[in-house]
Amino acid sequence: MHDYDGAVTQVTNPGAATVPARRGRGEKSSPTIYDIAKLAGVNPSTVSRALSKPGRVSAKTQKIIEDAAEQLNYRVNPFARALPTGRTQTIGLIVADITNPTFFDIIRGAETTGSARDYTMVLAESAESPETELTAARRMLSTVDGLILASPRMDDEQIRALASEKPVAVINREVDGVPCVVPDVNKGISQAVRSLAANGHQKLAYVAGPPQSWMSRRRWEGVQAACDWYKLEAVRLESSKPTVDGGRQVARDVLASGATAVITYNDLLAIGLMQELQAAGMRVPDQISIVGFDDIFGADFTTPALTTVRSPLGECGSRAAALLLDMLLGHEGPGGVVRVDTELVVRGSSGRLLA
Amino acid sequence: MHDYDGAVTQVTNPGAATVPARRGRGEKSSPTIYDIAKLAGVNPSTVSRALSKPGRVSAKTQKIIEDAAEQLNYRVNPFARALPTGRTQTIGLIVADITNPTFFDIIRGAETTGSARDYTMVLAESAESPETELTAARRMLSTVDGLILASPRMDDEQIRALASEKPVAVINREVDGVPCVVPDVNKGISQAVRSLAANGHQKLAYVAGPPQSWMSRRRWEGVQAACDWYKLEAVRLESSKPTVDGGRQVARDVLASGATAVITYNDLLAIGLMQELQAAGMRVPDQISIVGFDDIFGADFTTPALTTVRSPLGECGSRAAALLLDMLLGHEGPGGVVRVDTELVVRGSSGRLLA
DNA sequence: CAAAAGATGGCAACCGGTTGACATACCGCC
DNA sequence: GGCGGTATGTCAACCGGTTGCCATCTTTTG
Repeated sequence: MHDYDGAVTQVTNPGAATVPARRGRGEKSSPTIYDIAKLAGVNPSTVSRALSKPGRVSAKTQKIIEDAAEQLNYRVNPFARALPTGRTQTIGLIVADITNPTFFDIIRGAETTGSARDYTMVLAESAESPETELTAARRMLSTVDGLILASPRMDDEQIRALASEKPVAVINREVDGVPCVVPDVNKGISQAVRSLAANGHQKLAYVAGPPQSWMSRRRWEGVQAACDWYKLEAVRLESSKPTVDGGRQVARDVLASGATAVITYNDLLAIGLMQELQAAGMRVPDQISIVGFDDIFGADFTTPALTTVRSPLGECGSRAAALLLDMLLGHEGPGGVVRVDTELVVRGSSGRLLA
Repeated sequence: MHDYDGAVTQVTNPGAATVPARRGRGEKSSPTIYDIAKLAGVNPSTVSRALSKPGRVSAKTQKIIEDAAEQLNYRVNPFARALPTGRTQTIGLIVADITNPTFFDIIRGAETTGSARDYTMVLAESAESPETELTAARRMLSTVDGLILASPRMDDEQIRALASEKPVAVINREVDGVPCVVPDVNKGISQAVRSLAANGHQKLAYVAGPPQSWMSRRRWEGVQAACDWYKLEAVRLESSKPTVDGGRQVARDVLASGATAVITYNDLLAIGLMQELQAAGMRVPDQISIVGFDDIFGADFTTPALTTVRSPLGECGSRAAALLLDMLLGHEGPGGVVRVDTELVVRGSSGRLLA
């Protein structure tokens, strides 16, 4: 990790510099290892080794070359390096929907740990479509060292196919044979259902997410299991789309279901649902409790603030990136599943049922 | 930043993942123009021309080559192309803060128009620091065809220096000689101040953003001008940081100022401020009106929903990308300023003053 | 002190496209 | 038929690193 420009106070006019301006267009092109080699009086290949294969050259030569590199303000040309090696110092991240705040934290987590290790992140969006996703993934695959798929919509086979070409890490879904980072929903769901049961609720509705969503199914299973245990009746409702708007639309189904507590696939649905129910005169949480999922940005903006099962999304992004980078460095991960804990964040939207 | 405390359970290891086959020597590597050349019975350079210089080869040969390429499922190696040409089909985007939802629409706008024209986007964050920003910009510069700076914190000179090396577009700030996309705040501010004046307010506070923020200054100027016109008294307050938390912290200053209406540098500040004021027993908007800026995701989650001056951020991102791509195609943009309209979105947080 | 082992640097062949220079092939035209 | 001109394809030299192989030089060891 070279940091050549400390506090740069670029002032003087360009051209005063002693840098020999060669190169066709008269532009000052950046120095190459050949320039360094000339300056240091060694062979270019030695420069290459000094700069990328620690220990391969003697300490003395190493020093000379590093000084020369410093002096010329050298930085490797990523393309020239990528060409023979395939290494690009770049990881790709594909998310289902850039505007969905669920992914904000994931993106940031991945970007942060990526750039901490000097990897650049490239971002693409699948717009919730398996086909777009696959296309984006394929297009990326040739230009990145590894790929992170957040909540992928492709099927397992396609993911494994990708993973057989380049290292892949998956977030929010389990795929056999591919390293995954998955929030373990059971803990958070248990807490949520227990809390609801303790507050007098007896019938609970789960508002599901997109049918292709592995995580939505998983959450439903968790809800069922917990309801079983705590002796609540659970019903499942479908949403048209996992957004605020979808939440509003599902409000009448919720009312019709007779449930007094609702757990939604994500916070957006919960927020939309709450808005619509309140607009219809329902009091939250006195008449109905609402629990979301993920604890996204804005979940505490609502009145009452949203009770939600928090998934540490930033950590998911971050760990997925770390997993990937470890694989790239050869620390072959076992391809297992990393589970991160979820927990209930109790705010105002859930509570005692005042029947 | 993120710390992974022990709340992590590493579990299952489903079927030992088979290590991806290293791209060995005889392995199925992707086809090259040489493969196409052999198949089509022509010289590699002819293939190169057929694929990138339309019209340079005869229609007949063109067809043969395209068919061969199709048959082999050929795709260019971006690095091999980038090496001699410098063209990378990639644009960089640097934002001040990835977690700030303001930027999400920008990111999305840029990504969408970028990928529509077959450009990949790479993303970096400056963490609101001019130095980090410059470093990131420099690092990116060598690997992208052009750069978009969203709300840059560097000074004008540095930006112009970057712009002299590669095409640069700026969002949310005007820099002489560099193409910029800037929401024209005056319209929205006028509407806001007029509306506040009409509702009986006489003293207005502006909560400023980061000192380096060009846009914050601009908004303050706009507020001053509008207050002048509508005969309101305007005071300026400083915030510690442009976040929800910063908004909470500035609440006491707001109260102390005696203003009955507040316009904040951005929505996050407005939301935090409103939360804190409400917690202190103030009624919004009966006792104090609050107007934010940007209309970010979640601005309508609050109770009352936030009145805000909407900047079309997605459009900003999109237009900046378009500007950049046009420059890359040689349509030399005049380096002027593109202004997009802002408008007041009236929701519940502003209204008549019930003194 | 000689031989074997190890460390170090140089040479040159790539990686996969791009492109200027040049040789033909092809065309129309006098 | 010969000539100039253009269309088309080929050759070869890059772009800037990486790396296998080999020649030396140094060190260790018997």
